Amino acid sequence: MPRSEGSSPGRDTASRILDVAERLVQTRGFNGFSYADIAERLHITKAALHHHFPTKAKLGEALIARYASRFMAALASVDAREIGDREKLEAYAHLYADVLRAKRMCLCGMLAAEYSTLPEGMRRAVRLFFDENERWLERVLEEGRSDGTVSFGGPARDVARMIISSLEGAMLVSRPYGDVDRFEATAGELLTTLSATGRTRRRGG
Amino acid sequence: MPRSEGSSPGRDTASRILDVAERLVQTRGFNGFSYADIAERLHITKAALHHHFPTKAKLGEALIARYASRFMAALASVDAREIGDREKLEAYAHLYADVLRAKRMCLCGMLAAEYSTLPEGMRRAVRLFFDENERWLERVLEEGRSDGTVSFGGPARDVARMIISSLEGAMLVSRPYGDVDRFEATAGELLTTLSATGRTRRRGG
DNA sequence: GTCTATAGGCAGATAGAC
DNA sequence: GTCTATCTGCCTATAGAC
Repeated sequence: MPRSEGSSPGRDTASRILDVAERLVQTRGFNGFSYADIAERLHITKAALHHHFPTKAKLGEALIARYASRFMAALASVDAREIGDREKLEAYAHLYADVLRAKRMCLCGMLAAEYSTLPEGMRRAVRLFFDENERWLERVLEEGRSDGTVSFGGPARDVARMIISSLEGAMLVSRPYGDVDRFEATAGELLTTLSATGRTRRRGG
Repeated sequence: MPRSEGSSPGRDTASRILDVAERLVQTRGFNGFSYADIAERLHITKAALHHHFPTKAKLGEALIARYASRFMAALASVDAREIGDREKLEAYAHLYADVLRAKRMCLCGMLAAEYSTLPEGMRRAVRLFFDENERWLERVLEEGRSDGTVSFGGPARDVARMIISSLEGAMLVSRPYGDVDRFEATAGELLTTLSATGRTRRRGG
């Protein structure tokens, strides 16, 4: 899961700013927090923030870049495990569940909602995040179809997009209920439909 | 589809305010617009707005109440048509597609993203919207399972939640790409998995 | 029901001392 | 790299005339 967190005193200021800003965007949205909010939590002044990130737009771009690179690193580490493609899809869903458990929305899902208010640099970065996710899923789906562990009809690209959409949507709708089980059930339904070695249903809630 | 739109001169001021505010929330978010934005578009002053909706929170509550009642009316009119349950699910997805075609996000999907910044009255109304959608879908799914036109495993409630999540997520992710086809493909994948009279795949994109 | 005027506060951002 | 001080502009909201 892409995180390190915590304003831990051993990290440099820029990183701690990104940690706090990331949490704020994921919980309140990019238009839902201010430099004053970050400054207060870190006990520094707004002017100091502007030294590290001259504009809010630059801060936003740095936020997405770090988030995306951590997320892709997490996907690479899923690939490194010697597991089947069906299990890789489950691991993918788990990444989302971990974010939700931290009471956060996916950073780029949140920014997708606010998309029309974002500066162009942030917009590009958001699209790139989804494109990279799509490519990873498409590859896993194709591989899974080849070796018979995953079953689906239609283009792998469309299924990849459906997986991203469903997981993003499940996070979105679960948050008002503060209910991770709601997300898990939805993710479970989704994965069940992709399971070739049928009916591996598991429900905890 | 729940809309009437357009600041048409024949409607009263409160309705025209709601029309404009609704579009702003659905495109920019509740934290992404101001009374000044509405006033400018309607050529009235901010003070006049406060006469109709004393606070932004009250405006927000009125917005959700109207949106939800229109949406439920649209669902009632789907029920009124003499069509099968599979077709009702398709009609449900079409409601979302219509919103997206107007280059908007679902009002309550947008507010779900901003949920933690909303006053309590708006929060309640957002949850109520999703609860009502869930109930309608659950009923259609149960009926469809009874008469064999819809097939799914697991509780109807979980499937209902997956449908809502997937459609909300598909809207969310499609908007950065300005691409309704992306939504249609995802919705198509979703409905295919629920189709009992198998393989009725249709793709235009 | 709409207006002018304005309050009081917070937004993002900058200048310049240390 | 952090501070104090400040700018300009926008925010939600109100008072009171017409």
